[in-house]
Amino acid sequence: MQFSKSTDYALHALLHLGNSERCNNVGIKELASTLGVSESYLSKIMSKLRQDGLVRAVPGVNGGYELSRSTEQITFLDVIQVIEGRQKLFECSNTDSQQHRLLAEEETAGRDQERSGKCECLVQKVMEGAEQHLHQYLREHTIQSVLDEAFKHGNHETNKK
Amino acid sequence: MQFSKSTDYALHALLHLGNSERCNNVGIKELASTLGVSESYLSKIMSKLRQDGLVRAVPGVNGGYELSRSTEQITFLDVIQVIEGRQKLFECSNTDSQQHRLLAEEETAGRDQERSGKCECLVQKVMEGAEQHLHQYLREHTIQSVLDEAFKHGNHETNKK
DNA sequence: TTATTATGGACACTACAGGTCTATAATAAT
DNA sequence: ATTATTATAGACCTGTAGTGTCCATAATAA
Repeated sequence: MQFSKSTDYALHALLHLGNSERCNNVGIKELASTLGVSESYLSKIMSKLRQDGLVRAVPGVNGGYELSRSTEQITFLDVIQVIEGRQKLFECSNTDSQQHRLLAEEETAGRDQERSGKCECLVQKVMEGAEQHLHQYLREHTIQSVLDEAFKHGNHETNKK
Repeated sequence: MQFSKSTDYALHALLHLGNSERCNNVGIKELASTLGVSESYLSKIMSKLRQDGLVRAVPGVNGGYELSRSTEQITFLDVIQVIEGRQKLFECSNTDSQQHRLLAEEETAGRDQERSGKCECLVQKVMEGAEQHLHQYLREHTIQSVLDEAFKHGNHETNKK
């Protein structure tokens, strides 16, 4: 259970864009060399970020990528969900087993049965709680918050050239 | 990014053991049929749980598995770490890239340099925070807490026979 | 001694992460 | 218009981890 390298690259790429001068898009060459990763692979990741609306891209001479929202509006959760997908952290298999008949909440068979169509396992319930906590934390951390932290510690090297 | 099926099976198996009569170990046959999974695969998982000290196993006639601690002392985190391993949720690659020289905390190069040998990236820092939060939540939920919840909802079917 | 049960190793299959390469499309500069 | 540049999409490859089966062996109780 680990986040993929792609998530790593995506986060660092967005940080680089966020740290760059506004209205000055940066190409895949610069991005790749800064992160220490191949252009071909990184461009795959950037495409994904574009498809989900986190960055804009313009081809052609002096083209490149730029953030499509402000750095405060791009959370860690956004980035992670784009790269890792939005499936649940945990899903029971064998939901028709004897275990699940025991552990599923009985009241869903009661009057508010139609509220949630599926009969939820208590294990699943705990894990969904975990996921919600995790998401909340990741929503509270943005590209900007990391940049703030970096500047606070005295790394004042912006990318102006 | 998902927990494996093995973790699913392990959690449900331990719940079954926890719900069973004390001092009465249950065999792989019963366990597997209750969970709706093959005996061969489940036994692999049970072995892992045994190696890490969560259950005891006795071979031979009327053998089987039993919890080696009380249900309050087995947390979700315990189970997950046995099955998924104990690697970090996130680890930066290319820690020698230009990005990391920018994002690593400068003060670690200061007087307390030897406190933590490695120069930590701020992205990594955020993700470790996330992991800590997740772990804390998972530590607060135990086999017993799920059983309590189940009984509260009126599933009073214990496994006495 | 025997039947039963867990254990460990070998093996197979599949999916996916990680990565490269090439052809194509879009854009700006000339 | 042409050309150089840059992003995009697709095909393709590789290794590894998850999921699972099967069999031989060891340990134990009856």
